[in-house]
Amino acid sequence: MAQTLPFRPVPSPLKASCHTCSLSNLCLPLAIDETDLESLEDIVQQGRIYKRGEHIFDQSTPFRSCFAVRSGSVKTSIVSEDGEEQITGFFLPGELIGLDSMGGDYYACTARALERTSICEFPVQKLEELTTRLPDLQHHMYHLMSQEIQHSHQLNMLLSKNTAEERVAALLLSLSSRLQRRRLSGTRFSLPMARNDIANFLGLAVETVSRVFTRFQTQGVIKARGREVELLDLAALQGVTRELSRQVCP
Amino acid sequence: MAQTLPFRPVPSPLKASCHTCSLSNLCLPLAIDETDLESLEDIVQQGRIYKRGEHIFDQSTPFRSCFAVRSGSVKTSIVSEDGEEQITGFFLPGELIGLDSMGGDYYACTARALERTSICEFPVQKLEELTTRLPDLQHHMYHLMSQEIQHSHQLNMLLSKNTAEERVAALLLSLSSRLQRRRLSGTRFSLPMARNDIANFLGLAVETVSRVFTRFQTQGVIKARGREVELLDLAALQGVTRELSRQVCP
DNA sequence: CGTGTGCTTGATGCGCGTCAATCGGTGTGG
DNA sequence: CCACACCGATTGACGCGCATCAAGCACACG
Repeated sequence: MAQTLPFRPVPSPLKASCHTCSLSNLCLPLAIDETDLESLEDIVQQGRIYKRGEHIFDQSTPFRSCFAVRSGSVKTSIVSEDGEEQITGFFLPGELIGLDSMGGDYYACTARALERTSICEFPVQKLEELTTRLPDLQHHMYHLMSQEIQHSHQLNMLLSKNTAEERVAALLLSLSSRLQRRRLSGTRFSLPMARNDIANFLGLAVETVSRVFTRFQTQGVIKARGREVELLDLAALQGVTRELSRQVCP
Repeated sequence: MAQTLPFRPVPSPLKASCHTCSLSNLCLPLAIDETDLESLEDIVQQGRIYKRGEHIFDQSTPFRSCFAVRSGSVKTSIVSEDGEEQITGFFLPGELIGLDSMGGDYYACTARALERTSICEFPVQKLEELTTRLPDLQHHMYHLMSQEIQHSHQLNMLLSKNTAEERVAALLLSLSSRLQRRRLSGTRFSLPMARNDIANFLGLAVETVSRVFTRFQTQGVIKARGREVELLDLAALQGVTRELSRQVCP
């Protein structure tokens, strides 16, 4: 089972191991070179496990850390005064959570694990110190945050101009391409979120999402059984969304 | 007319004068103290004038600078492949443009002056250098960018859950509070943008925006003649949007 | 085996987009 | 200085897409 590994002094179990993490080319490490990676490992707290549905933080938690998904998945949401919830993002392995809270005193949203999920933690105080010392890392932080702004703007366009079918297609394609980045199948995967979450995120009713799924299925564009989906005709899906194939979500 | 000023050596005309700018408590200077302000003044290029409708940058412009509105107003927008335009923000004096492009090679949107507008320019290369030296300024940049993410998320919620009336009310209240920050009237002002822009931004048809305006007017909630508006009943407007009184826009 | 929860399917109604016409203000040319 | 054209804003009539309400269905769990 255990495959042979190159001889590297085994890090102490609580010390980070970004070096050996398969996500290092997606996550923060990608911004910095080998020698500086140790600085990052010094501040990261590695791989705590959250159970399905468990809170990682919410809007009343003082903002102390950003988080990176290592395995599993997370949804973030905000709630308005009248109790309406709006899901603001789904996060897959290698993606960073908490950028919308940088510089604030409390988290700007609530984050919750969608399934059994492992998460690394970056204390912001140390992270900010580190980014003053490593200009490349600072640049990368700016880049990540600006991308989150762009994705949200793309989502705004999706919500204000596109039909239910276009929205669902865009989400499926976004998930597909994000899985492919990790060398996973982009055509056959399991949705981490419920129909309810999809509907909330896309500004639709659950029933509408369900109808779109069955319509796509009868058209032979996808095959879906519960959360298992297979994208049979990517071109058709991309045709539905004339644009924003992959840049719609975080 | 000219009021007596404290004797301060007059800065050379092209050298920045954040010191004397009335917006210094809204703009970047608010993050740093008196002594460091000179560093910021060294890199800023002050107050170029743009005519109504003039481009400040667009999506094919290499990203070199962030901009701060000094007077007037600006709209930013993105266009999808099929040519659909989506306005992503309206910017008033003291607000920073280009945060969605930080870390990229090109601007992520197009910016255009809505009226005769004066704009200060911050070259990003120098700005990034400066933020590594001034941790408070770096922190402030993170803060501004995270706020832009939050505002966009709020807008997502507005677009996916709220009616036309709620959206228009939210925009009016947002403008109102942003004007008040500058000690201007929050109840009587002139809209910098056309109905068309409002509609586009809020994901509505122009006709719908127009109808909402007249409906509000017959209810005695506002008074509007063209772009001149007066908010007669703030409480009623806030009642329409049960939430997000001021945080909906940049 | 019953209960709950998430998903699907059908019937109905409403909000808002669309199309079309008119109005008002502004700029232009005779 | 007026007549015309043009553009943004308004108002009305109509239809469609999706929300809503209401049942059924599938699967997991105690």
